[in-house]
Parts: sequence; structure tokens; C-alpha cells
Amino acid sequence: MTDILAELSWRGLIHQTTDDAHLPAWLNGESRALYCGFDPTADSLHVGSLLPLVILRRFQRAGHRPIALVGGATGMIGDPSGKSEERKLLSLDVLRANVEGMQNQMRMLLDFERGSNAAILVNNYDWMSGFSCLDFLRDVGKNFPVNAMLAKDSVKNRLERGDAGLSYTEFSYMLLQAYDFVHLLEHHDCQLQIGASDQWGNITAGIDLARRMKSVQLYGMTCPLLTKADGSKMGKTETGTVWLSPARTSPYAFYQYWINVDDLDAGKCLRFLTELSREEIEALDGARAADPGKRESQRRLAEEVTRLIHGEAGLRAARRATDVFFGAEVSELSDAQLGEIFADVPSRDLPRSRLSGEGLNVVDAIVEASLAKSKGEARRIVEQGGAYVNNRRVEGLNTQLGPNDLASASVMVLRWGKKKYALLRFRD
RNA sequence: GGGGGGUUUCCCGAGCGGUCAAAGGGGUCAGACUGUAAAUCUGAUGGCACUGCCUUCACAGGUUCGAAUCCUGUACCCCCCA
Repeated sequence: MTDILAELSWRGLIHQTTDDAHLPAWLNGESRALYCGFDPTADSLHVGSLLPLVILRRFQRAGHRPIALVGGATGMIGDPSGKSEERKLLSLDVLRANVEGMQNQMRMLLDFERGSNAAILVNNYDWMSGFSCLDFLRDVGKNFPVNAMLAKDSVKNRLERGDAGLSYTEFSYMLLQAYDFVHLLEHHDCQLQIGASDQWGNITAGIDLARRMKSVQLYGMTCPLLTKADGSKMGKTETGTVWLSPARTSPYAFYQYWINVDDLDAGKCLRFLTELSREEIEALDGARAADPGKRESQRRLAEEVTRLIHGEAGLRAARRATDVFFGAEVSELSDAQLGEIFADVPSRDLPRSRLSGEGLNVVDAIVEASLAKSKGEARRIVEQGGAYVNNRRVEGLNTQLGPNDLASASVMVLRWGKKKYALLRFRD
């Protein structure tokens, strides 16, 4: 039995526990069940919710049994924690699809086969949907003093805002989550709940409920929120959220997100999200301090996290795309390979005849590919040396593109500046 | 109700009736440098058939050879006196 708390502790993953004194002995004595809930607000998890999931994984590797709970029921209500205003309710169909999508991702990170401590996936809709309103109020609601509920930060913050308010529905959220804990205690002997630090109130609500209903003392533990050195949340880019689903965020974009992590955040990310050993991480810290330009930490981070989420194949694809995006000329690749590498990039189909005869002028090509809004803009970028065809700089305004400028059988790769790409596909 | 000021290109902001697509700053984009960074430097920044033409300076009209600049009206904003 690995000392999981010691590991979480050096990684900086313990924000708060409900019982610092007894938790170590309780966990190190034998294999325990623990759970963490995830609300199905989208059909994919994102970087923000990755951290608790990785922690569940760590617990499992240390010999404990992780229970991943998707909030099919709680998702219908909306958690007020950390939200500044009332949430819109999701339709049942959307929720069902979201639960499905998230479960698939959990299957990748947790092992559901692993003998005595195989992970368990549960959906609180299964036990909540049949719970009648009256029974719930009598059995659960009776145990919640409104005073205590009003004192929770998640509620207090919303009430103090004045402009936002809080509906009775969201106010009740913590009762549902609290009951989940009791339910999992009864059915899976789960006595520990983990979550991000904003879940503290909900976790302690569950512990209080269990004490009142079952006279049992449960445990809770929170991890820090995954934030950047400047205080903002990780997992957001100008283009939006970084998702775990390859359909929403390609392995390449995912890999790039981590490659671009700030030096100041790299050490934290390595500790939080990778399974590298303490020695390896500290070696990387040293390397980063000595020669930050090499960005070994970021490379390693991107590699580890991308492999974790997208597997070896995804990592390979991300790397190959990176080579092309930041490398030399695009050549000796097939249509299919290019399509895969430039999966994220907008493309446009043009008739092949545009390449014959005089050929296609670069400026026109750039506009056709929607890289530039107008010809003037396209012309400007060519004049300033910021336009590239197949990663080769375009020399002048009157460059004409012909069949020889295709990178593969039918694809031409246009680039604007350092990173903005577009494809033109020439079809018969 | 009376008096005064304002409305400019993505934003702020300058703009003698002609030489204004409109100063300057910010932002954005590109290039150099670099660590796929930050900072810095350089250039660009309405459209097009680009040594020229077209559309823009709240809106609608007018004066003039010619208006973002003058006049009239309309809308919105600000200030002062009641």
C-alpha cells in the first residue's frame, strides 16, 4: 500500500482535508473506496476537471478503489459553487449525451478491470430519479439546518451579489450531492470524497448528513484549482476551452497547449498532472532554471499529458503535426497525412483547373482560402514576407501557383505569419 | 424651459474649405531578434481593376469648382442656469 497522502502532499495536491490527524492511518491501513463527482455540463471533460480525475487515478494506483460519479441528477439542478449567476437548465437529451461522453473519457484514465480495486462508474440519476420529493424532504431535507446552508460560501456569495440571486433549485444542490455521499457509503462503503477546493462546502455537507443519518464520520479532501501563476484558470485559450475529447480539441491542439505553458506554471503542472517521479520532476525544475530556453519541462509535460489523454497514437500524431507546423517545407506527404496533420485547419475546395495555364496568383489563393479578409490584406502580408506556401516563403506579389506547388496529390498548404494555416484542396 | 459643448476610421484622440483615407497613441497583423516566450526594434493597418479609382469622418439635406471642416434640420450624449 503506497502512502498516497505523502505523494499527494509533495505534489501539492492537498488543499484541505477534514481530518489531517486520522486520514493517513485510515488510508494506509487498507484499500479504501473514495469518490469524486463530475457534473455533465458538456459531452466532454476539460482541462479544468482533469485534475480530480487524475487524483482518482493516483488513488487507484496506490491500491484504493476510485468511484467516478457523473451527475446525471445533479447536472439537472446546477451547482452554484463558483458560479456568479444562475445556470440554465440542460435538457434531458443533452444531459444523457453528456453523461455518455464523459464516461468514455473516465474509462481511459481509470482501470475498471483491476481486480479488487477496480474503478466503479456511477450515475446519481440512477438513485435520485426514483426518490420522491416528499421522501427526500423527510429523509434528507430534515437533516439540513438552513442556517448552516446559508453560511456556505457558494450560497453566501450569490446572495451577497444582489444582482444575481439564487433559485431554490440551485440552493438545493448541496442536498443532492450530500445524499450521493451517503448513498455511496451504503452501497460501496465509500467514506472519502475528493474534489476541487470549491467543492469543500458540498463535501462537508455530505459528511454532516452522514453523521446525522448514519452516525458515521466520513472524510473529505480537496485539491487546489488548477490555476496559472497570474491567477487565471488553466485550460482556456483565445479559441476557447481545452477539452479532453479529440473531437473538440485535437491531440495536436492539446499537445500545443501544454508546450506553451508558462515557465512559472510548468513545475506545478508536472507535479499535478503527470506520473513522473519526484526525482524526475526535480531534475526538470533544475534544468528549467538553468536553461529555460530548452523548455524541457514543457516538452515533457506535453508528452506525458497528451499520452495520458490521447494515447501513444494521439501523441505521435500531435508530434508529427508539430514537426510540420514548425518545421521545414511540407513535402513527401500524402493527402491523407496532410488531412490528419492539418485537421484543425480550415480548408477550401477549388477546381483543379485553377492551377493550369497561368496558374493561381498567391494573393488570390490566400483570399480563396479565407486566410485574409481582402486582397489588400493578402497583398500586404505577401509584401511583408509573411505569406508561405507549403512552409516556403512567397517571394513576390506576382507569384503564380501551379501543379508543382501542391504539397501532395491535391493539397496545398498556405500559411499566414507564424501559425495561421489554411488548406486548399484541388479537385477535378 | 434657457445657454453652451460634443458625435472622426477597431478604441482613444487631432483635424487652416482644397496638398485628408484623414496627425498621434493604443490595439491588431507581419518581419527581425528569441525559447513556438517576454521585452525590444522595423514596417503595415478602409476597398478595389493599387503611381489611379471608389467608399468612409452621427443622419438627412444645402452652400461651394471643391466640405470631416461652412449652413439648415434630425437623433443621441455632456455641462451650466432655472
